[in-house]
Amino acid sequence: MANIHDVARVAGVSISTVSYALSGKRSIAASTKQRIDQAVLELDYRANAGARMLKGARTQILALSAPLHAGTHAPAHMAFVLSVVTAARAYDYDVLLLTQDEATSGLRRVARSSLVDGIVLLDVSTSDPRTELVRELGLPATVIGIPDDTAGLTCVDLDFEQAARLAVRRLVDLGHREIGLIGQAPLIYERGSNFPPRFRDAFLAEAALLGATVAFTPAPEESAGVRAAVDGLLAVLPGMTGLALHCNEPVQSMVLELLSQRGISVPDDLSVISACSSFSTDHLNPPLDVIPLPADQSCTRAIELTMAQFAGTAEPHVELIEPTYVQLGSTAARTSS
Amino acid sequence: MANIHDVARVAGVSISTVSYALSGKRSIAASTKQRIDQAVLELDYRANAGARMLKGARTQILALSAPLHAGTHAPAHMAFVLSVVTAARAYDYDVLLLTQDEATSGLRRVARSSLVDGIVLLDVSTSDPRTELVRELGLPATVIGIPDDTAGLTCVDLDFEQAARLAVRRLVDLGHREIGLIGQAPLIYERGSNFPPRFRDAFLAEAALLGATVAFTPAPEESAGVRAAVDGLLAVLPGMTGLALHCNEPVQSMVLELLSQRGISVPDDLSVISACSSFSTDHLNPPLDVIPLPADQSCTRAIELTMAQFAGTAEPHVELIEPTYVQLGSTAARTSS
DNA sequence: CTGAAAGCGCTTACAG
DNA sequence: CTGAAAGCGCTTACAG
Repeated sequence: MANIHDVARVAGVSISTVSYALSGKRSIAASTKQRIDQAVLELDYRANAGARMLKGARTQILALSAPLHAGTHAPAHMAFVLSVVTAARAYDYDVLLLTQDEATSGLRRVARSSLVDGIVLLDVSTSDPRTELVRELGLPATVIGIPDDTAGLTCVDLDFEQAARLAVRRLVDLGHREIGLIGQAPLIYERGSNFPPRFRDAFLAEAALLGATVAFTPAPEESAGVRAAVDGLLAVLPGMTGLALHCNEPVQSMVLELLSQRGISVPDDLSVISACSSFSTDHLNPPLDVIPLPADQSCTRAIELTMAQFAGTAEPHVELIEPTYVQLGSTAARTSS
Repeated sequence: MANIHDVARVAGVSISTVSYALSGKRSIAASTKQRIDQAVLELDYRANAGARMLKGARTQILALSAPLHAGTHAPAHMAFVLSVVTAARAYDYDVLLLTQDEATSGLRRVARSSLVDGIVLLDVSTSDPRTELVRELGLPATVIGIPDDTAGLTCVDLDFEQAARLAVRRLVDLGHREIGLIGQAPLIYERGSNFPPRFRDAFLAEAALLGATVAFTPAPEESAGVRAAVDGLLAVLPGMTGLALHCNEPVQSMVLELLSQRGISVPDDLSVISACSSFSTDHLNPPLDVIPLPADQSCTRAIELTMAQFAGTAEPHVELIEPTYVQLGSTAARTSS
């Protein structure tokens, strides 16, 4: 592999000139620059990553701690992972992927060996050992999601509480007074995932505030469980005319199928909102009004905040992304029958 | 961050002794070793990754090129990514994740800058630009999947052809003579994904060889498309008593639902096999006989083969993983009604 | 506008 | 069993 000395020789300059020419950190005569570029091209030269790390103190690598918990919807998880990589590349950063078994120990390892300049945490639980570790390591880090104790942390996430309020208000504004919420699998609430309870609690609170009757049920993944959840909700709230779904794609699809089977028409009999969904609801039948969970926005912002920490221009804080409401025709005014 | 000099000072030895003590590359007096270990612990020392790369010529990092193509089932994709990371960690290797946009250019970048020691390619198409690049880079690399031209490459994958034959033979052995195959989304065949046609073609060939009547249909993701696929198959092959599913989890689930709706009982009226599935069929209704797609096996083997290339003990070759058949009661002998 | 040189933190012959 | 020293390939003051 060609090194900087080879380039310098071919271009007929010193290695420092090569280095400066490539980094642009000082002005170079046009003709010199041209010869260097030529040599670089000719030799297919790229600065050795190890040497750069050693000398530079910048590794241009970020650690992404992305444990895939049981019950987590893999496509959504994947969307976040890919978005982090894409966003990092825009700042010329590569991403080292840490999973399950190494979610914590791996972070310590890559941080202590100066393999990475910073850390991004995915899918944190309300009380997550990784947050403690991040505080201890003192490395720039950004958490996607909001743990219970955010002291000293930089966190970014969709404003799930606001999303819940948006959904409730939309339904109430349309005249609905009996409102249901179908949530994630019970497992997910039990293991302390951070956003499902945030959404649920804000949803219930806002409904109460606005004087609507509200019922919540989690929904397991299997079709029998979904059926039980839907029927349970209909039993508890026979007059339900508004429904929000905070669950994964297959479950939303099953819910719509079940409603159809029961002769419930959307939106004529029931207004339905897909809440905080990382997928397009276009191909659902019918397409659902949606408050998108913008993985790319959260991840882009997370990377920006990490870069700001490198630059020393950011203090630890929590940043919430404003949710938006997209109408696709699955909600309608309540018919006063 | 403590460096090797700090450790040497605290332990009262030279830095070379520290290095040898930690690498185990020469014998150290027990008492010396103990003082060094103590110092390492005290200072929470870890060898600087950049310095190791520079001096060692080993970076202990692998590049994973994992583009997520449209139509690829995200959970399956995720399973492979996670398995690669887990397998790599067993050899003390970290994984740098390269996605979509950088699937090719990123490989060149990290290889030329000596950031990685080797490469793993995921989800290769029949004719994939990344295989050409891998040949050019000359870095140890392993492909998961079988492209058309495997010359000079190390490839590993489930033996999809053999899996197809297993499925057909199972059905024929049970007396079924009219056999259907529901495949992946049309898109997937069109864009040249490598394994779906391998499975399909071997399935059709084996059925013909064994004298069974066979029909194939791809299946789009949406429920309408799945319904059309199922009904189309039933129309073409009214006497169908055996069926193999080579499609993703939601589609398999929908197919079973549709069969049930049409009064077709599994396995009494129809024997059904889930082929090359990366998920458990336990919770399907009914649970399906399955020929598993063992992501962990493929990935573990891919990493082993990459390590063997580092050791110089491996020549380029294609390695197929023997499929297994798991009975869960969804196939039965044909009733001669 | 350009160059000579120090030094980042290791590993590994070389020497004893 | 242990140490002094070279050198991996860069970046960046220092000097002109």
